[in-house]
Amino acid sequence: MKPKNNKLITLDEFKEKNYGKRGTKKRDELEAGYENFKIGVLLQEARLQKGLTQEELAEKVGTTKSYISKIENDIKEVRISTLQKIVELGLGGHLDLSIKL
Amino acid sequence: MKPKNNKLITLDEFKEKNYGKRGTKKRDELEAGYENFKIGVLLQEARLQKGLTQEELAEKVGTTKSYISKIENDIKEVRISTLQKIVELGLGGHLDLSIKL
DNA sequence: TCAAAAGTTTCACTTTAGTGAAACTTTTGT
DNA sequence: ACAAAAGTTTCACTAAAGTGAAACTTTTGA
Repeated sequence: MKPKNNKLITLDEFKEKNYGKRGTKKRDELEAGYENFKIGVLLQEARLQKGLTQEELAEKVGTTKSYISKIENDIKEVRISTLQKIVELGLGGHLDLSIKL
Repeated sequence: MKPKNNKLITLDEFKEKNYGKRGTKKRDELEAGYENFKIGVLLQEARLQKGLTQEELAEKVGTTKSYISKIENDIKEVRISTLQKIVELGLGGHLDLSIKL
């Protein structure tokens, strides 16, 4: 079957959903930590571009669909090696990482 | 004082030091996992460019010099948020991350 | 409308990054 | 040569990522 037509929520929608409205303490505290969300969206975009379901991707990487789901949606941290594994083994792509001073 | 004039070892030197000569089982098994090394080198280059000691960097980030040393040299994994913290708080730079399909 | 496929959530467990103090080694500058 | 600063290593602990099974919810396609 095809992947579900998941609408990618925006960063603002995500923040409000998870951290509350702007100006609240919780929201402000966590404002800086949205990088994980961006990674999740990035991964989801890439997966859909490839026309893969979470389960298909999971199998290629050697994990389960529940873990893929968590990465795409949750606030959880991802290790660089994990991200790399998903991108390379699962999506046949390449993860780029650089420091700009 | 100034940072030590650490010579950055090459990827090949690193691999041989940590995993043994090419062709051995251990070396082959871990061949793919050198991304951490590259990150360490990247960070060290950036730190030296800024003329900071490990201790100075550590203080800015809110950690200790022993941890900085580990990241620059060890095989250990680094979380993306940790890397980001070091780059932004410590080096005043920006961490770029992208997926190429 | 409704079964099957896709995606999410919960729970419980294992592994490992993150952490600091302290002892140690290496480099620097005089 | 040698003291002080820079960097490394070890040890031990804590918090959080990694993991899978299974129950659950949502979407798809006929």
